[in-house]
Amino acid sequence: MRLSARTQYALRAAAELAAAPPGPVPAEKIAAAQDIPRRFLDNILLQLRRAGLINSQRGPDGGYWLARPAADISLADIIIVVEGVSQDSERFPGVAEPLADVWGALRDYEQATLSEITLAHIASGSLPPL
Amino acid sequence: MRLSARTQYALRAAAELAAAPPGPVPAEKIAAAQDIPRRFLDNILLQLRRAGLINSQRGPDGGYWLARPAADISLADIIIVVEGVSQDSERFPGVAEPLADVWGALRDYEQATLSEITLAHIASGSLPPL
DNA sequence: TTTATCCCTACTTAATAAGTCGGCTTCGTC
DNA sequence: GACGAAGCCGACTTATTAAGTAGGGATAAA
Repeated sequence: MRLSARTQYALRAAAELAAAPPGPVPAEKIAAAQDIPRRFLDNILLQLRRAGLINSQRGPDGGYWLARPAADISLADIIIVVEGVSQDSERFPGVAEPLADVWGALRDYEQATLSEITLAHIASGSLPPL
Repeated sequence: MRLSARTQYALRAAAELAAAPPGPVPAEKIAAAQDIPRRFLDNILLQLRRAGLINSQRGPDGGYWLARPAADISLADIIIVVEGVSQDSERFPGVAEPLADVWGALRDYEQATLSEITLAHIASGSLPPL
């Protein structure tokens, strides 16, 4: 479950938006609250917007907000956007072949868990039973 | 669950030893069976030996073999040796704090699964229910 | 004494991640 | 319509890690 700093930042920024009162939140505020390098955050928010997860508004009193209710955005939704989809298909010759099943099972569990947890869970601090 | 090529190689090499008949297996044979760069494999086997997971014998008819029964060596045992122990402790300011619990839960599940599966499971091709 | 094998440190190269830069665009206010 | 507060955007640089290579040295059996 190794996540890049970029992905962690994306999740934390999204959590910040989920917890904010309705209305645009400026990137500057997110950066300060989550201690994320400002320019890097711009970059990440842009990616989330292009993916349709958040909306934005320019100009004074502009900022970002979630494009859907927090309960409708899962952690997996965000991770998939930032990490990109992985086309691995490692080779497992001969006797090592069952390893593929192990990785598959772990991946499935992880996927299921991350699809179940939403930004609403994070923002409210009450996670479903894991 | 991102594993480095090095770790994958280590697991595959160990699986090869687990499946081999008793007696030393030369690195060359492992490299061929699992399509692992020869010199790189040397390096990895050395690490496994220093960790006490495998034994070795030099000279003609030398090679490597498991230091313990295959049923007593879990995937986690190998992974911990090769990946090293991670001292991360990421920061999760404010509202993002529950994310730490999610990663913790996922890590625990993964750890439990990988500790349960042994080289004997891999070599025999019969995994415990996942 | 030759040959097959492991032992060991250090090095190089390739890939990816992390973060920075410069400047442009939009929009509300005065 | 000028100004300032914001977001938009591609390209660039730097740091870190992963992956693999090199060049020998040490052992042991025949």
